[in-house]
Amino acid sequence: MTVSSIPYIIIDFLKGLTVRDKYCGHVTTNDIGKELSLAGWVFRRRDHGGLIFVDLRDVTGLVQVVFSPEISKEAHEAAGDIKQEYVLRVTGRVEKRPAETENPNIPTGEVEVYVRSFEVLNTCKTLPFQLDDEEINESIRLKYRYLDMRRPDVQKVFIERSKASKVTRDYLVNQGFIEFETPFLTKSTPEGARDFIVPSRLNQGMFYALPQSPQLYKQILMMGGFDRYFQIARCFRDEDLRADRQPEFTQIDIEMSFVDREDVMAVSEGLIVAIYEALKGKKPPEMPFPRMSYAEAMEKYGSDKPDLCFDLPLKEITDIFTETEFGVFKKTIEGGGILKAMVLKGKTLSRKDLDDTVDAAKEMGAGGLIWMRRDGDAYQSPVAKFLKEDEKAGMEKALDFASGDIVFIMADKRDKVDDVMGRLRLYLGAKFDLIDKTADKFLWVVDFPLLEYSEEEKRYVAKHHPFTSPKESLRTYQGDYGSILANAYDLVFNGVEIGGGSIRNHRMDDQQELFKVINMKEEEAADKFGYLLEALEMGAPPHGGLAFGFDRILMLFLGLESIRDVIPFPKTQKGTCLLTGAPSRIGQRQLNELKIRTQTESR
RNA sequence: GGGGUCGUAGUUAAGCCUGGUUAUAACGCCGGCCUGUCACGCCGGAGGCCGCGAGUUCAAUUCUCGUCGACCCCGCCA
Repeated sequence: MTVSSIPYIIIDFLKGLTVRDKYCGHVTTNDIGKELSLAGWVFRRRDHGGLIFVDLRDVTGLVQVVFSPEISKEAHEAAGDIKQEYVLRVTGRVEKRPAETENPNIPTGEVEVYVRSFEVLNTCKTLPFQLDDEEINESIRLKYRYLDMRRPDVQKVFIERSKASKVTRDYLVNQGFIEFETPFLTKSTPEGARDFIVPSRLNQGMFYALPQSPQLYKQILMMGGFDRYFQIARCFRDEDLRADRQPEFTQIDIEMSFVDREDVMAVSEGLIVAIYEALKGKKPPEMPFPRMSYAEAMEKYGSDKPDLCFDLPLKEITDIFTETEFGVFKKTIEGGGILKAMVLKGKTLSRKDLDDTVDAAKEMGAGGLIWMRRDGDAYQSPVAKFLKEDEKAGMEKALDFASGDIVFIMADKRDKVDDVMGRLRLYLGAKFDLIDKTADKFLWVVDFPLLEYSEEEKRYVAKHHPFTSPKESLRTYQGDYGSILANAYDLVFNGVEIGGGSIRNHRMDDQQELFKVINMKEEEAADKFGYLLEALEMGAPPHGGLAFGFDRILMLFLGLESIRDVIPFPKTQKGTCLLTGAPSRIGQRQLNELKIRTQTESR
């Protein structure tokens, strides 16, 4: 652990305070000769018998304090009992360290404090883990999060988080945004993620829902005339967790009136650049952020959030094989399916690598995956014998398929091919080290479809959310609802979606039409969103916005691998808090008050 | 809901595949020594229901099944 790694300078806030005069990390050569009181935790103690050294640590860093019998016999004697993480207040004179005993590795390494007197403000039991051990199991770190947080590297993350919040507020307030707090106790909505539910005591049998996002409130604020809204908003979704997903998380939520897509994207991009600069100390490499249509992203990368840190595009080669004699290709094409290929250039793959890749594709849902290796004019492949000369020539031209390259081909329905090949692309990128880990690739993905057909529910559902406006009016639209585009946009960073938004429907008839198309009955729409529809009829301005995943942005910009690393008190994958033990059973009295009976009680 | 990895002193790991001795090491902890260390050093010591429960076996940390917990992924996450 590098104690000196906190770059965040806290100015001297301690003037006039009585317990201590300075932060530990702020003692400098300017203090030499001064008598100071310091307070902090005992990071390490080095007892030489005649002389005891203690590294005293606070949020700013550490300073060496010396207990010497020549300064105070009492203090030196009492210091024999000091242990790790005791909380001390020491008073003594700052001196320059004797020659040859400076420590150039810490900022305070030129000075030390000779303790005249000290008091133990608190003791500390034997620690469950050593604070300077970097390999500690995460569950123990989370159970003792307060100890984990004493580690400078962990403190640094939350200091950076605070900095990012401030940058966000400063930037948006300077752009005329007004900060709001919207309710946590809200109304359950049918679309989208599963809600966290809160029982209402005053209205028995009724439930609040915690907000999945402040979506409707922020739209209502636009209808309230506030013009530009933002909130650093906690959101709740009762879905399964992942490395980058927590049940409660924070969004930077933005909404603006009288804007089009370009206006929202411009403000948002400015905000992201500001946060990036604050955390990374430099501007993003590419500005303005490049853009790609959803259609192109799916076509070339099989993903709506393509990772551009490596190339490896997908190419459709259905045309080359229209006359093929290879059964699988032939059958696929006849059945309306397609072929897509990825060429891995200049990599030597073992037979095992190839087999592993095929297995990986199958696990991702492919029926199979064909590989071909070109050695000069010879083709090595399980399907080599079916290949015609013009097909080889066609691939070589279309794919730039050169000697030594390997091509992977998948044949299936378009959606399936895009999905599997898109994921296989990421697999190959990771497995064969194609990803430029130093690259920071922002990308706006635009022109999403408004709707997608849900096989499960046998109806169209909103791809973004059901308040998103289409690029052309649904009321006059004729034809396939699956192909109508939305005024929606996502911001992608290194293959991860960090934010998304849309221009909303601001007229009641448009919104009602959308509800109709997604098969929401009028009564249901009125029941769930009646207040919105009514508000839309009372002079709602055109408006739109977006939301960024604040935790996710921090995780990515700080180069961390888990969203839990940027959340002070995160939940485990099963949604529990190891520190507090939440969730827990509640007492019968509480249940009675709520008129709730649980099914698993008796056991 | 499904697939996978892991679980051994306080901590981090080894041992387990190939069952059998006192379960090993480092850090931490306890006691002693040490006036220039900063991952201080030296000497000595304590510390284990091998996650839990069944099964197989003469014998299980080791093999099998179940279960609990942590993590990763699929589904899910408008």
